[in-house]
Amino acid sequence: MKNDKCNCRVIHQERIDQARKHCLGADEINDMSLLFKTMADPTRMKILLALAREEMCVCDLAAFLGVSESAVSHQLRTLRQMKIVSNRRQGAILYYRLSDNHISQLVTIALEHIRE
Amino acid sequence: MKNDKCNCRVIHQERIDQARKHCLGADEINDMSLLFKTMADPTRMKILLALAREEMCVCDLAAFLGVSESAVSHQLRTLRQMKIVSNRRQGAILYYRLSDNHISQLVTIALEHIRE
DNA sequence: TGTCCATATGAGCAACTGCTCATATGGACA
DNA sequence: TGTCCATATGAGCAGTTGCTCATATGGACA
Repeated sequence: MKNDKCNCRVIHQERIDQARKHCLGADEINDMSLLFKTMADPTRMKILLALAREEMCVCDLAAFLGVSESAVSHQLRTLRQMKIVSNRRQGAILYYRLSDNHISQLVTIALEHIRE
Repeated sequence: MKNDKCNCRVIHQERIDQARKHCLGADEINDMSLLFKTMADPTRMKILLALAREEMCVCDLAAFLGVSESAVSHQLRTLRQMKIVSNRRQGAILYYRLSDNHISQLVTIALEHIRE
């Protein structure tokens, strides 16, 4: 039992076929990786934890995190692009919040995992 | 209302205080970021999707992914370190599986998020 | 005990990421 | 309409990551 991609002789070909048959498409896999990557930074994680409680503006977040407003703005753009946060304007100020509760769920489960 | 860390004058100090009060410790934030980072790679995501169905050995995974066994082994070590996968030995072969169902839950929710 | 083979590990390179600094944008209100 | 200020964006640098190639390890079975 030999596969062109694998130089190893002992293979469970039926498992490989099953995995191939049920695997998602490359686009969905890349999108999921990108979602996790976007959540995979301590600064962005702190932003998500803060926004999980209450909406905040860029400058609140900068003060909370102790980083520059520019850095926060860059991170918020990244989070916006992945539809992890959204914002609303009130006067001159933009208030950011989590887009939907999938994000809170992901954070909750991740927390359970690392605590066990 | 002015904060030493923020050069901006319009701040909701009470929101910053609330966020500070309820935020997790740096260790837990780093651990969660690390967990997400570990899941934030297409190759590792494919490994997780494959193992969600059935346990597989290194060489099955290499054949499935179309990458070298060395690359798979490196990725599996990373996944093992974050307790995302575990293995059992049977004869000469190591079978890998997902450590617990938190991982499947994370994948499921991420998939819902990107599909909506 | 010695050999084999599945798997693990180390070094090193190309590609990516997060920050800073400098500058641009664009609502809001005079 | 013109100015101000909150926010956004671009370029560029230091640190990190995923792969490959070469080599090490360590169960299992003769």
